Amino acid sequence: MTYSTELLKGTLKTIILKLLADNKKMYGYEITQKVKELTSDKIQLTEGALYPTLHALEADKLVTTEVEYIGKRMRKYYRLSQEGKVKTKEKVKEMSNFMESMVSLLDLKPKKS
Amino acid sequence: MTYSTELLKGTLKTIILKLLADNKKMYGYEITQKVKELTSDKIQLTEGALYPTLHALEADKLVTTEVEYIGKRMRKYYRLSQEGKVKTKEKVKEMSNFMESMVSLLDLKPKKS
DNA sequence: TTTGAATGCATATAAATCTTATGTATCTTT
DNA sequence: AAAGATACATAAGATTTATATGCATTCAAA
Repeated sequence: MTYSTELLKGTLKTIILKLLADNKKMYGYEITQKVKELTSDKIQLTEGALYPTLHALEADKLVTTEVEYIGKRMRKYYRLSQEGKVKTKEKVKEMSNFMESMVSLLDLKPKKS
Repeated sequence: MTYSTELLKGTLKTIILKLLADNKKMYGYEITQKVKELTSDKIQLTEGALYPTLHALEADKLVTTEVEYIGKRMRKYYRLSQEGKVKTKEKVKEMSNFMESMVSLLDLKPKKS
């Protein structure tokens, strides 16, 4: 991870939920690659963080799963539940608000300034 | 705290350092109030988080302290060291970059859009 | 005048979250 | 044949913050 990793704390669930909202269904490895791609390699999800988080989302009924096999290799797809869709909107909104607060605190201006 | 508190994780040091960069010297209670003010009450630092963090910054030589008495009541002022000033710039920059990544991930547009 | 709220410091225990390390197995490319 | 990529998973530890608690002073309101 490029950033001191602490910054990611608290944002992982939101990131995953949002990706699922945009992509209908995704599997774990795919999520790690998508995050790399969307952040130009700056955020690299580790499996030790990803899988427990996915399992937690499932336990909370925010996602459902379907297992598929590509040859003999397993793929476990995750998909937002109805409840998950609602939660995603809340979380993204919350993150957005939080970032506004951070802009105020850190006196960060949009690039144009 | 208005946000699910997890979002603050990893940002506290940066916030404190930045406030000290802007205000020369501040004491703990003052910092909590300033954060409330700048975020319209949305972020409320708890003492259990604040004081250990300040002590850690001091242990890392990023801040120096001076004790002052207002009547009989103690005030412990914190001030950035030279090293702290450098570190602050790094941290703020890092946070700024991280937020750009989050914008990409969460597809957050500036308000004007 | 006394009582509660605000000011001001501090620490300990617990909870939450992520990293690091490890493990298993398959597939593809060189 | 070996290395790297794909694909899952968990355990142990580190880090960070919350919650709870404690002490003391000052000020405002009842």
